[in-house]
Amino acid sequence: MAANSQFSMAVHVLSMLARSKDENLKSDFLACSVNTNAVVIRRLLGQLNHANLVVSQTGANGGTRLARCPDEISLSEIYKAVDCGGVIALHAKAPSKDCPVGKNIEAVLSCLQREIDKGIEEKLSRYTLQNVFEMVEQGKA
Amino acid sequence: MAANSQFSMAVHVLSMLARSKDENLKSDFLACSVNTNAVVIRRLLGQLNHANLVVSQTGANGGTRLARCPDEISLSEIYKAVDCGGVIALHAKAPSKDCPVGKNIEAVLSCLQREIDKGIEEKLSRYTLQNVFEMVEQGKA
DNA sequence: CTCATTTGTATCAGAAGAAGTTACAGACAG
DNA sequence: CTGTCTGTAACTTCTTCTGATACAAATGAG
Repeated sequence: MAANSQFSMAVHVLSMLARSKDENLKSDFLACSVNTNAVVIRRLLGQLNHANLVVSQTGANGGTRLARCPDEISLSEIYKAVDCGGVIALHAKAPSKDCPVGKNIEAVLSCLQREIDKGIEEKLSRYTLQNVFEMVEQGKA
Repeated sequence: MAANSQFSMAVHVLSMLARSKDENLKSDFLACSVNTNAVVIRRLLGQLNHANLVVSQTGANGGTRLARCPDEISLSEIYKAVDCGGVIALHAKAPSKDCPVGKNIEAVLSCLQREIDKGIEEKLSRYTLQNVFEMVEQGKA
C-alpha cells in the first residue's frame, strides 16, 4: 500500500464534500463511503484543513465542508496538501562517498526529482475538483 | 522507505556500469557503492536484465555490463523497467459501491493516473543514461 | 576434470510505515 | 446539562521493503 493512496482518498472525500455543497458531512459517513475508519478520515481532513481546503466544526451537527467552491480547488493543491513524498525516493541509505558515482548521484537524482514533481503539479493544476466531480457524476472518466 | 527508491538504485547502478564500459561488474562491488546488500543488487539487475538494459554472466569472471550504449538508454526505460507502481496509488480497499462517488471515483482516478504517468515518462525520456552519467562525472546536477 | 567464483533464487528475520482501533478531552447545538 | 462530533494520542496489526543466509547452476582457470 503506497504512501500516496492519501491523494486518492483526499480526492474521494473532497468529491463527497463538493457533492453536498454547504452541508456538513461527518467523518463517520465519509469513512463509510471510502470504506475505511473514521479516524483515518479525520487525520486526512486535518491535513486538508491545514491547507485551507476544508472547514471542520466540532460538536453536535458538526462535520466538515469545503472551504471554497470546487472550481477554485485545483488537484495540485490537493496533491501538495497531502504529503505524498515525491515520485523518486532517494536512496534509503546514503551511497558510498568513496565511489565517484555514489558521491554525486544523489544531487543529480534530487534535481531530477524536483523537475518531475514540477511536471506533475503542472499537470494536476489543469484540473479542478469541479472537473473531477463532474466526471464522477457522469460515471465516466 | 518508498517503493521507488528502486529507480534511484537503478540509475546509480547503471551509471556505474556506464562508467566501466565493457568490463563486467560484480554485484558485490555494486552493492558496496550503493551501500546495500549484494542480493538486493542482483534482484534489481534481474529486472534490468528482463528489460534488456543489462547483460549478466554467471561463473568466474562473471558480472554485469550494459546491454547497450549509455546514450541509447533513456531514463524512461529505466523507470518502466523497475516496477515503481505509479504516482497515485488507488484506494487500498475498494470504496463503497453504494455511494455515487465511491462507485465511480476509481475509474476517474486511474484515468488521471495514466495521464500523469504518461507525463513522467515523457519527461524522463528526454534524458539518457549518458546525460546522467555526465552530470555525475562533472559533480554537478 | 576439478575447483574457485559469481549469478539467480528461495526463504526467513527484522525494520519501517500505514492503516485500523480504542479512548477520551474539548467544542457546541438544543 | 446532555448528546453528538471533531481532534489527537496511544497501541496494535498488517503489509512491504530490506538485509541476510543458503545453495544450485554456470563458467573460466588450471
